[in-house]
Amino acid sequence: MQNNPSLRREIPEASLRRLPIYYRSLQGMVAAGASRVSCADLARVLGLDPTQVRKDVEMTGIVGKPRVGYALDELVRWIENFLGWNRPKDAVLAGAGSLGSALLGYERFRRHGMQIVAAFDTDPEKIGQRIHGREVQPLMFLPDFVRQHKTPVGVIATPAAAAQSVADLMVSGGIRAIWNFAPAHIHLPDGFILQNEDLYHSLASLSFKLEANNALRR
Amino acid sequence: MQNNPSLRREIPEASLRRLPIYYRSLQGMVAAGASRVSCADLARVLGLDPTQVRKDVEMTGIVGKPRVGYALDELVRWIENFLGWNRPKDAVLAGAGSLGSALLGYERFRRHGMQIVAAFDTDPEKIGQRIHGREVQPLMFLPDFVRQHKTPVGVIATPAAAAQSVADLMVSGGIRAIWNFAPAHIHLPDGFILQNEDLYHSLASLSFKLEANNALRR
DNA sequence: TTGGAATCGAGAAAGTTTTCTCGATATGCA
DNA sequence: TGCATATCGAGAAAACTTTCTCGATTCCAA
Ligand SMILES: NC(=O)c1ccc[n+]([C@@H]2O[C@H](COP(=O)([O-])OP(=O)(O)OC[C@H]3O[C@@H](n4cnc5c(N)ncnc54)[C@H](O)[C@@H]3O)[C@@H](O)[C@H]2O)c1
Ligand SMILES: NC(=O)c1ccc[n+]([C@@H]2O[C@H](COP(=O)([O-])OP(=O)(O)OC[C@H]3O[C@@H](n4cnc5c(N)ncnc54)[C@H](O)[C@@H]3O)[C@@H](O)[C@H]2O)c1
Repeated sequence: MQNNPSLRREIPEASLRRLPIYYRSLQGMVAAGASRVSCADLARVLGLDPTQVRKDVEMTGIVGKPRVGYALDELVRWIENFLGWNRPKDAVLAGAGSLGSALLGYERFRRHGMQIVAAFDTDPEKIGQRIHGREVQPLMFLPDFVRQHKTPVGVIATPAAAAQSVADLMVSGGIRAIWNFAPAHIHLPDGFILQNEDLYHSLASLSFKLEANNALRR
Repeated sequence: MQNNPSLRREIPEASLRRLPIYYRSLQGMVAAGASRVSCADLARVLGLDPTQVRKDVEMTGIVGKPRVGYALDELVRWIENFLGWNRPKDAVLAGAGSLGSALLGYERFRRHGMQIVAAFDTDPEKIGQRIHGREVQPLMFLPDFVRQHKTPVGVIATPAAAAQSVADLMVSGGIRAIWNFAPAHIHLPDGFILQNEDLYHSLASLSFKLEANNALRR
């Protein structure tokens, strides 16, 4: 089994977003003691279309056996490797507020490709505090830290108004990808990776569907 | 101007998810003192395709004027109304841990269609504590609370292992929509609305792109 | 008043994703 | 051993989304 990262080609964003769901289900199956799994099994458990699951799994390049499916542990490791989740990247956090603290305390990120190694803030009250084992540092130290440690990822959990300037600071230090939790539109130079975590998307979807649902009930 | 919710038909999920982005930009323009806006303006600011913006805006049913665009304040209110963001729905929270506390403290939800009115937990240490002005109640009180207040939304911020049972409890009380932050696959009966907030999607996307990017640089 | 430019609105085209269909293959059972 | 069946893999079809194109409308400036 070799899963060569450089062979990875185009994969639909939609497939990429479903892989973690499969991964989680598969881990549950491992815990339950199973040793093999087919795409049909996965589809059944998750209520998805079996063909879609197969197409997604095929994307990762793993080959299965007809009539059998895949070796469960191999598939799990294959997906980990495909996503890079077995090679955690360092990240710095900007904004050690309530959301930032929750993120700092969330150990599981490490098993999913990322570990927050340092936290930065502008608030003198925050600076010097230890949050989940990491001391909050002044924001102005961020670029040097990133440069010295070659940190690839920056997490933004500051107020929206500060998001763009914090992003610029991260870029100046050599960050390559930004995970943004602030409800702000951030512009990055070409070639940088931006992942917005926008709760308002969900809120819009929830609210809209709830009202549509209301309308039906009348 | 009438924006009749019952007239709302099919709207692509993708469009629905972009509306909050437009909404946020539009608010920025209001703050900057503008009074009219065209789809082309929005597209320019956000780096999107103008036709896509127009299609999305059209979805909401608002009609604009050629050569002029839309009255900015009207468009903002139109989107609010379309999404139901001007009619906040009550929500209960299960799991008052670090993420749950952050959510409880996040006042802005109210301006986006949702307010968390009560929090529930199973931990005796947590129960009775006040978090951001709301007293944490025993989880077993949740169904009665939901029934009495006709609360439409439940937010799950418990560990993944508890997510399904908490969801069942919410459904038993009459919840109609669930916003799930736990990394768990939840099954709800037909007709119920489920919105998963899955950070692992982002993590997968970030991690994968970062590695692809690495490969390029070599 | 008239011509030019910007924009909306709508239909067509292109591209993408999902679903369908079918042949090949491995397994288990008679 | 041979047959029925579950599954993979791959290509085709269908559905959906995004992008293109163009006519109609309105505004602005000459
Ligand atoms: N709390 C939530 O549940 C939640 C949910 C969704 C989105 N968000 C978003 O996440 C962000 C943080 O939310 P929060 O609730 O943690 O807010 P918060 O006020 O608790 O924390 C913000 C932190 O950022 C720090 N900060 C301010 N300016 C900064 C700068 N220029 N550089 C570095 N740090 C700076 C502040 O000192 C503070 O510690 C906000 O943009 C918010 O909209 C929060
Ligand atoms: N902290 C983060 O940044 C983060 C990020 C993404 C996802 N999550 C997910 O959100 C959930 C909560 O995370 P957290 O960091 O706040 O964890 P946490 O341990 O701080 O909080 C969990 C809370 O849920 C309570 N709880 C346990 N079982 C319960 C039950 N059956 N009913 C009601 N409450 C119950 C616990 O007492 C605790 O207060 C987890 O599923 C986690 O995976 C957290």
